[in-house]
Amino acid sequence: MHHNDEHIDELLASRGLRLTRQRRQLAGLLFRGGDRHVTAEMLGREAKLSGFRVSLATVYNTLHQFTRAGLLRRINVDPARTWFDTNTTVHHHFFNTRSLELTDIPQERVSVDVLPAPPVGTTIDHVDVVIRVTPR
Amino acid sequence: MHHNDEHIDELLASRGLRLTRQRRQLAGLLFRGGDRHVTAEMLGREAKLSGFRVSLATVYNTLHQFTRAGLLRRINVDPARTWFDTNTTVHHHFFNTRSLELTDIPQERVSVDVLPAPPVGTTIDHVDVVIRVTPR
DNA sequence: ATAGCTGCAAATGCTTTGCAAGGCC
DNA sequence: GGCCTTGCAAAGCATTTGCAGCTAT
Repeated sequence: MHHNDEHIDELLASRGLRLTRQRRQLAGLLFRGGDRHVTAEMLGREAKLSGFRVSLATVYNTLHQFTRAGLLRRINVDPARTWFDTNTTVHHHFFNTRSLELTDIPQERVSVDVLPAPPVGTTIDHVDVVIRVTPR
Repeated sequence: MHHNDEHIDELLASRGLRLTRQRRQLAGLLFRGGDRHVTAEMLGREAKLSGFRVSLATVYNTLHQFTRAGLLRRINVDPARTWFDTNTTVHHHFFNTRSLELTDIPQERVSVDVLPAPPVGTTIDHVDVVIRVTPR
């Protein structure tokens, strides 16, 4: 799944998002190709390094808008900050609790049998599997 | 697993924790019996309601000390705050993203086949399964 | 034109820290 | 007595918010 600049515009437009400079630039960084895991601070820093002018508040807003639009997935794994994943398909993660590195579990080798019924009045939204690892 | 006051003292002592008033009182609330999910703020409020004088800083310290001592387990599920679980055995959770309620998955009806090898140089520490639910 | 965005700074909320005073062993 | 613990207030951080000025459509 690789996106060049026109594809980025189509992608945003197809989700009903206005084509602002900041969204295009951030989307360019995020969806350039390959799966990415980012935090707001990381993406802001990367934007700055690329010569883009974006405020951190806008980075946060944009990450949330993209998430609402289904382009990103939030990952709650790290107590100190929120991660966003460009891979929105069903998959799971390794989280290195020492280095704070987040990596995908390759080739979906995790199967979960979800036999239990959810609490009354609720429906299952999403199943998250996080395998916490530490350096040997 | 029910703990009366003497048991609480034994429990703390057995983990090398000094028997201070605050630890005894907080442990009394936590390990009174039955599994509990608490946040620092909840436990502090509960302590206050029970007439105990404890600062929030001490509640935080105590929760971390108990966690290090293996009496509690941290749960990263809620981006806004850290939950602690008195059930330290292997089990998983439902998290209601609307009400922020955290409940155990009854009778361990979740099986995870962890086929994937962890990233090189790391070992698996813990597998967390969180099933996010929303009101129907 | 106008509804939606952006940027800044300030505010928020959870959590940690520094340090003096107090308590356990 | 000596080391660990507590409490308070202040600091720290990630994140959100208010709002004035812009901008895409």
